[in-house]
Amino acid sequence: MAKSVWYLKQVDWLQQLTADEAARLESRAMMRRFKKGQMVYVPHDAGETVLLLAVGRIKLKTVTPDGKEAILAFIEEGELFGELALVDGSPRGEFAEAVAESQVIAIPAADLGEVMRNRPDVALGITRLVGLRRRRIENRLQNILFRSNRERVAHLLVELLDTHGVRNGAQWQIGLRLSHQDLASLIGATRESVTLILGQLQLEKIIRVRRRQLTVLDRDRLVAQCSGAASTNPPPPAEEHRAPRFAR
Amino acid sequence: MAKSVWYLKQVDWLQQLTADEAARLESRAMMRRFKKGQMVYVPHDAGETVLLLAVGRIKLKTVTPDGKEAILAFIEEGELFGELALVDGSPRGEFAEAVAESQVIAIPAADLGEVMRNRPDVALGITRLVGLRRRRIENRLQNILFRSNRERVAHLLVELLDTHGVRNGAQWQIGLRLSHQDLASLIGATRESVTLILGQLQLEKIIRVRRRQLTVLDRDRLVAQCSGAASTNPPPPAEEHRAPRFAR
DNA sequence: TCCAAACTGTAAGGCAGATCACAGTTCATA
DNA sequence: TATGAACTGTGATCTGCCTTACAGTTTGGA
Repeated sequence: MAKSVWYLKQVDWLQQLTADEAARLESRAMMRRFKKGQMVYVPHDAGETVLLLAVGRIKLKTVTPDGKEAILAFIEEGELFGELALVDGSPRGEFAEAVAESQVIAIPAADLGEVMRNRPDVALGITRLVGLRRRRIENRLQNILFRSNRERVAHLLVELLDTHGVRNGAQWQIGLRLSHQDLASLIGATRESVTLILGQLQLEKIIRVRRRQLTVLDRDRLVAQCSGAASTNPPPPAEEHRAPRFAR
Repeated sequence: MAKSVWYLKQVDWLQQLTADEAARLESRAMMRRFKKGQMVYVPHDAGETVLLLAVGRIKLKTVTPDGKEAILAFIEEGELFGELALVDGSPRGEFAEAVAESQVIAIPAADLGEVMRNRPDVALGITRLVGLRRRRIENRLQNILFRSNRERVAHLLVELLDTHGVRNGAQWQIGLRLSHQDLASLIGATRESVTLILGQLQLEKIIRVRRRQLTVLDRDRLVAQCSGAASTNPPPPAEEHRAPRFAR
């Protein structure tokens, strides 16, 4: 299985493993293919492995009782997912669905934990990964609470531009082919509302919509639509309550 | 400053440090008191320290342009916060406000990173902390998207019962004195809506509301109000798409 | 290359929840 | 222990967005 060793090497913080360590991990890892629409795992599955996406694309989602799906994240090639198995042995909390033909490597959490114990730099890499993902999701949470659908859409587009932006001639476009329904599932709105808002933004020459291809024409004005998204706020003055610096 | 060494020892994963290591960390750490209402940090502050709450209570929040606050979390004594400074050097993304007279210890991220590099078990402890907090927040996100205010309130109460539940004679009560406004800020609703819903739940004998003191009378029926919150869903059958197990 | 399935666009109508406006109650602290 | 500030309770009105319904368009697999 020299092939999956190769995949493991794709991931930067795993590159530093010695051939020995890599081979050891490799010998415990398992690989599987998934067709579009298949589930890699579902809620309540035992969470005993960490997954690495070698090829394809994965959607992490949950489903409400009335059948609406809420998208938590998209996983791209080379990314880890299901990594909370490292934290405790608790079961999966969401669905992981292949949205394209995919190949996934499953690494037993126990073995990866072993490596982490021996290689603090690897542990640090994982912490960083978990932390960055947490920051993203915190950011999403605050941009959903108390914001109108229009603000949510605008903010989502900015976020997608940051994470999946692709230069296309003069403009930037979003390198993810998302349906209006997908966008809606990311922000907790209906498909119709998203269609409407995208139409408006296009009329206002802020974006261009070509079927499942979104191009941002005027990033600045798009950001302005977010009306003070927390992440882009200017530093607040609020002197009154500012705390003095820490001191020994 | 033997006092703050003592505080450091409060935190389980720091207990394992040798006296030497603890003293080293201690020599770099700084302590400060905050009065109720003071900010420990605000967005765009440099994130170069990890904070440990020794005494008091801290509220992590953001503020929307029209002045509404969204509460991300409450931090209790002995808990870390602002720990994303470990991940990268990026600035704070939210407000940390003391909601009671508090004492906070600031540990330079660089020094704690040093310890993590030498002590994989400590690194693992931090990863676990970040991961657990991420799971909580993911859980909150999915229980806000597509759910009615009533469902949001019910789910929030269950969550608070889990994290801050206190036995009180026969019933369980929530060991946090929260105003209706606080609850609203946690779920993205208005204060009036929360008042209304709490009143209904009380009429239905599911909870008891005594000013800022909430008691859950019937946890099962409360959970039922969440109408299939993702975290409590029965395992879905969905055989069609179930993936076969991984294989070598 | 053809057809069904998936996706986009639009519009009328209804409703959950926001907004606004007070009045009464409890709490902190001077 | 008095008094203002913070909190709770309750209505009337307004509105953003969901719901429902359907027609047109694109796409991708047989």
